[in-house]
Amino acid sequence: MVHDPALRSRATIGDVARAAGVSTRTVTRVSLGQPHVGAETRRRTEAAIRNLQYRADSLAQGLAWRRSDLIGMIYENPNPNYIIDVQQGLLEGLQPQRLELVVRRCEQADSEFFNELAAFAERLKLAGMVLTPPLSHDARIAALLEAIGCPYVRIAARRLDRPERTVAGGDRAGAREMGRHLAGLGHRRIGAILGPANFMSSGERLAGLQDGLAEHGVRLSPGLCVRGAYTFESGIAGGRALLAREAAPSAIFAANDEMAAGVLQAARQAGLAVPDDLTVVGFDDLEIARSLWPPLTSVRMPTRQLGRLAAWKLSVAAGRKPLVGGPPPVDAPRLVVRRSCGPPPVS
Amino acid sequence: MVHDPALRSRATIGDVARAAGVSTRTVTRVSLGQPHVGAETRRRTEAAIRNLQYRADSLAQGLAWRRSDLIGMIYENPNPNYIIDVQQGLLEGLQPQRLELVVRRCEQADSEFFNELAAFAERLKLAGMVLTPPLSHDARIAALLEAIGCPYVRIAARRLDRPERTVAGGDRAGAREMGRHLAGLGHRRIGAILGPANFMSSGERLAGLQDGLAEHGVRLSPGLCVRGAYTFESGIAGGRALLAREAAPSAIFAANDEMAAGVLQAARQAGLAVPDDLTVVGFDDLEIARSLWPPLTSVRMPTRQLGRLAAWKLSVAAGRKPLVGGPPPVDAPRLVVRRSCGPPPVS
DNA sequence: CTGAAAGCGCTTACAG
DNA sequence: CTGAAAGCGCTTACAG
Repeated sequence: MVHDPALRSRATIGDVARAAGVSTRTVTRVSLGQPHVGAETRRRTEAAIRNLQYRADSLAQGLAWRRSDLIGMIYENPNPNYIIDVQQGLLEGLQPQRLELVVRRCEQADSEFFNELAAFAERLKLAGMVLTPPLSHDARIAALLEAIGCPYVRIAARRLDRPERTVAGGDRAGAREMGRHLAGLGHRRIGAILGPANFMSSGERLAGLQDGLAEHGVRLSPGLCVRGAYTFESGIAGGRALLAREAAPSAIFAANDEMAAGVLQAARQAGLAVPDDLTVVGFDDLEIARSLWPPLTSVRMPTRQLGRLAAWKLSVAAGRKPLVGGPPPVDAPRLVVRRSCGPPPVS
Repeated sequence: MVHDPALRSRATIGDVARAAGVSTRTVTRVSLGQPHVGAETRRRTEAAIRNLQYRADSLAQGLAWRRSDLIGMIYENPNPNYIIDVQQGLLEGLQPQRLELVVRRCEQADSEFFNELAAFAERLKLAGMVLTPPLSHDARIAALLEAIGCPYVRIAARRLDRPERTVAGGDRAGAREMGRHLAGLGHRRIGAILGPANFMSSGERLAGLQDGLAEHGVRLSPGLCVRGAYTFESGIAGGRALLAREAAPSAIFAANDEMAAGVLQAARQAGLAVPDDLTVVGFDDLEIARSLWPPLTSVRMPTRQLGRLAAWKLSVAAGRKPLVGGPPPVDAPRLVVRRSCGPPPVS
């Protein structure tokens, strides 16, 4: 590979040292904000840094520190809206700390998965890693990262690791509200379309729904529970299946908005009006919930805030001094009532 | 910062050299696939690499090469679905080449924008950068990257740089098909909701629409053209505005699906049935186009493939030997007809 | 075909 | 308060 002089980044620490008439050791002290520098020396050095627009080379720094300023995020998730939301939150939290985000899509089924993951973290000397569902649920991944000394944060529906390593959304509490709401509207025969079995959120949302219904003495009949895949298509299929039951439900809880959109289609194809003939509700409250017709009652999850909190925890783990006070806030899940639900038909 | 021995990545090049009884120079030759290594020496070295699970440290390599194996992607785009689609394509193209993707959200309005961008590329010694709309349209960004010697690829609606630096979607051709289709259905009064002025795609889609209509002798009346923001809300607003016209259009072309979803809502609120009273069409053919009711006629854009092609061009720029033959294919935009359009009402 | 040595741009004990 | 020197883990002219 030819050395192209144009590629050379502006000024090195040596240039600054020369310009300021100090040693590189002193430049490091100043640029890293370390103590023990004379006022006049500091002034001269700072001036040189400014004039030469010096910025420490991230690679060299990483090599010396045995740690890069890179945070990895891995995902294997069917829902792009969820991923982008987490990612935005991460970026918001990471960029002020001068940490960069490197993303990677994984296939856990891949035989090389664990080797690849280790290589990813080690080759890049990652300062930390964010695990999103469903990868975050896998204890083996956490164990691997622990073993190679890579700090991580698991984003999940429920706390499942030490506090500094988990960020949880409170799915169960959110679903509980939804259960209360449905029961409160008078629904007694309620259908549910779950997410994939390997998603913790699916189980939590089901449990929460049952909690909320139980407060009103309502039970979810097992025959009205079908498994979905968190996708639009699986929502259509699940909706059709439930509506074909002899005693069809008067309300359908889809474990996410995508599937609820599918249920809406299934209802339409079955000639049912929503909410007059059938109540449909979703979960997550992504943009799609507002775009559909009728607009979907859903539960707003603080996905982005979870990303921001994960970034904060990782900053701490990476030894960054937080710019703000404490950890950023995470709102509790919140029921958002829209036009897709009403009382059961009188029939 | 304390040196934690657990953080040390497994084997260094020195470990391998010692184990194989060769110099580090030879290990480099073997691990990089360079020539001039004796068969026996190569065998021994390869064995050592395998046994020690040696993988060259990415940071040290980058420092020596004055180039990391990191590709940057910057975006400032209101549409997460678009971004995630590009990103997926990039990852698919980059990962086999052992290039990593580091993403960054920018605010071009920020006074530090250009400095931050330069710092991003220089500090990380980026092997390349992907520019997405609307940042890709800005010639100053391209000039900056050129100046600091960072290879880049601009993703846009139309070729606007040297071929190896552009990837274009052919928006105009796609919109042309849509224009033909609408005119073919018999529509004569056609409304259009454009994207933001700083998006090249907006202008291209408008031009294409006009092309297609013109083939049927139809002209877009200027009074029926309103500016949107590529968002759902702006689609509602645009739809309302158009439907409030004295001579309202019989068909509305929204320059993306998000806005078309908004038009659907506006139509509903105005008591209009789609497609019986009003035809609504979108652009991009993202998942939302299928989820809506009625499902949206749209134009499928090869967004993901553009990402893959951008990754390929950047791999070439980074000096990687392509694993496959030539550049990956990019399909032409394709009209996807669904239930949201029909002939104009007879009235 | 193979290797000793210098260099990439930083940081950190260790002295003074 | 300040600096000379070694080290982080790689690669590449340059010799032989």
